[in-house]
Amino acid sequence: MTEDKKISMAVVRRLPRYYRYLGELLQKGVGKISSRELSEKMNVTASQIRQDLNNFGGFGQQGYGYNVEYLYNEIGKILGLHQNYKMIIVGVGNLGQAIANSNSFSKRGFKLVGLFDVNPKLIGMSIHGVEVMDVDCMEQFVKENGVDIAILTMPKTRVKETAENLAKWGIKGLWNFSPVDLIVPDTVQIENVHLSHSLMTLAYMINEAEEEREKKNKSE
Amino acid sequence: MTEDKKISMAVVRRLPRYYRYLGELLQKGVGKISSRELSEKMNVTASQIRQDLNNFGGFGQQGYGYNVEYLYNEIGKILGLHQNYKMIIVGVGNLGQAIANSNSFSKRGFKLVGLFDVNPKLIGMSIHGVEVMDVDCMEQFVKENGVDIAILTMPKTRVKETAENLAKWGIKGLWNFSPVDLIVPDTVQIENVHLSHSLMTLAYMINEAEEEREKKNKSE
DNA sequence: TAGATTGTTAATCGATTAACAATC
DNA sequence: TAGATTGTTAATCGATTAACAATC
Repeated sequence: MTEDKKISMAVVRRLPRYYRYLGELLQKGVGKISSRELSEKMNVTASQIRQDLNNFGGFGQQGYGYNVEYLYNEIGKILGLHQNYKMIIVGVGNLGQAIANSNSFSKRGFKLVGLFDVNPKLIGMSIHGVEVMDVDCMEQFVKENGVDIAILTMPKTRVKETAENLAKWGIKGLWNFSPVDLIVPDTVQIENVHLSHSLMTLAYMINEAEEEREKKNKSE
Repeated sequence: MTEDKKISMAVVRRLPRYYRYLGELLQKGVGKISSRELSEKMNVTASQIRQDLNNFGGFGQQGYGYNVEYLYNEIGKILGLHQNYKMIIVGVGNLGQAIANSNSFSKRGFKLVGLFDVNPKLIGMSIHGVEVMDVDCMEQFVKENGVDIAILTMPKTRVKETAENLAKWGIKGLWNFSPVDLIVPDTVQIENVHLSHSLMTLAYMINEAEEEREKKNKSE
């Protein structure tokens, strides 16, 4: 019956950043921190930090601040990093390989268990001890191994169909790198990484800044 | 004296998505579209589309809608895609190579002109006709070639220093893939791609959805 | 002209910031 | 106890949605 208010994604997307900063503090041996100190480091308001955290409960102590290690772990729990996730990569091109080779994810419970591609030249290869398999074997593999997350780094032409299949086979999350908006049942969560959007935004910012400078010069 | 109101990043970050959808319509040969039709395709409100576009001017016609090709081109201009950008990649590991090999950027005026690494094994190699050079040559290269954008795909230990140097050498934009928040003069624009944040957010959503389902089951 | 749809103003909603009482 | 800082409510700000007059 605990009627908890829905937490906004704006808040959720700030948590990993808090987590990163707290992790760094922890490594430096910092034991406690106040919302004000953290806000100065992170360039946000102390008020926002306190509001954000209090969505999930009171992690601090009045007059003292927050225990770094405790808060770090609690945010980790909120983000679901205390659990393990079995991941597969679908599409072992450059980007797929780049992600497969990045070991920073496995550190946090994201375990790569399979790689899939259509290219016979890649099938049978091994990256970081994980085998590249034929996509035709994917259904069986996903079902037998209880794969949680599929990383979609394949050509966009086949993404839609693949996503729909993976949803049917019980996948819980899709990390989509294709410039496509996927529609799946609400049993499947989607996180898009649209690199081209990101680059276009940078282009906008560059132009905007330049115009701003020109205008300023003119007015002088 | 045209006192133009500052456009929020929330709006700007929606533009690439409009641009993508309009590009697809254009390819399909669709000539015109109303804000309502587009809103249904994109799953946003028609009101938002009209508001967003009117930040930059009136691109439509009452009683008719928007000319797809015209609007596509106008958004392209707003995003700065009519210009060309010289880009370098700093750090030619897996991710750097993946981006270097992606030809989708060059199509839109983002031209890769140089690759840089510290690894002697990579230096001298060529990817897509672009040579991998020693980072020691980067200052000269950036200054002589008027490089606009640097893509930072290097280990995070050296990112801070590199970003500061690139800022000094006149770079206009940094596309940062390191889990680091960079501080640079306001002549340099930064766009961060924090893949680990993205994956953590997905983990949160998976857990959240699962809890939601459990709660629902219990209450039945 | 009648119908459609924009551009734009007004209303609503949500997110951020400020303030301060509670409390360590 | 006095000082510090949280947790939380209230005020502000900004973004989204609704409504409709303008106009093609």
